[in-house]
Amino acid sequence: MKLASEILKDHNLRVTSVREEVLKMIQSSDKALSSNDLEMQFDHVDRITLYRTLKTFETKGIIHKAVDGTNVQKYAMCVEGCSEASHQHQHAHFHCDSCNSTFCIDDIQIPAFPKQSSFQVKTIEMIVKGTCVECR
Amino acid sequence: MKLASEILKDHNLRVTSVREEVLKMIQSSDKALSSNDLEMQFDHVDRITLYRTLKTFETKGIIHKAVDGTNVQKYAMCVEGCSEASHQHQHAHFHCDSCNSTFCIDDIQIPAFPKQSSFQVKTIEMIVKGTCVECR
DNA sequence: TTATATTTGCAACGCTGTTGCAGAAACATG
DNA sequence: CATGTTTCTGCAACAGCGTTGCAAATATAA
Repeated sequence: MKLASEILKDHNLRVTSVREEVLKMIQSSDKALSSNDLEMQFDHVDRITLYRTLKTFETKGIIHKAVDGTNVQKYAMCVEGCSEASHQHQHAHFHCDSCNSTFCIDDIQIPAFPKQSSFQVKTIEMIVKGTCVECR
Repeated sequence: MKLASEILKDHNLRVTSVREEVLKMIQSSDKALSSNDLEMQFDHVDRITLYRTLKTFETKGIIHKAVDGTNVQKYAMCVEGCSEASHQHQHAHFHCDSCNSTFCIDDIQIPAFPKQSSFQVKTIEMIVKGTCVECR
């Protein structure tokens, strides 16, 4: 796994303690994390800084939003190949109704959208809901 | 289309003007509507009443949440067969990035989830994002 | 018409997320 | 290593969505 500080430098971001910590937390988590999830792991940090940090990382293609149908933004690491220009994701997200965790899942094929539709399609999100391993 | 007042009676809900109006608005809309969308169509109504009305309708199986990846709840009519006990939906939702509208779409097959997964699956949501007919 | 149960509107609140601004920190340069 | 410039952080204030408690108003059953 690439060093957090290296990732920051690669994207022309200044290496600060908040950014390094946030990035490490997201790297080492198997779940997508919200601003609040991160805040709870810090001793002291301004939540506004976290919102801005997450937005910056997302813009740079370091992390991506894990859409899970709740009204809270959660983020997970991007695969390599994502950039400021475009995100390369075609995976679904699993949301556990019980513990409210959200996971990226790769073993689901996201279907193609019928071409004849009247809609111009850019991306497709899939949210699988149910119970995770820990909660069964 | 069934009369709004009939639908309310069928679900043991009192027929009030707010409920009738809300239900008519949702029935006649091709888009999923938020509390705010509804409020703007009223002369005077308390937004809290709208939130409660929507929640009641959802619980009763009259309307369903149209998950669209934004942090705002939107609702559309349920198909017949939905009830307090269970909602019968297997359709995707289209969200237009340009006008922020959300539509129910029926011509997409939602894939089955692989059984061997460690997750216990209850429902699957699909969100298609892009540009709608009006916005192209 | 009246009594009861339900619904509505108001007030207050909590949570998520944003913007503006001043001080602090990172880092490039000499 | 000192300095100046750029960027980041933290504070304050705010906006929007949604919820809860309570009293007044309304729908319905009797």
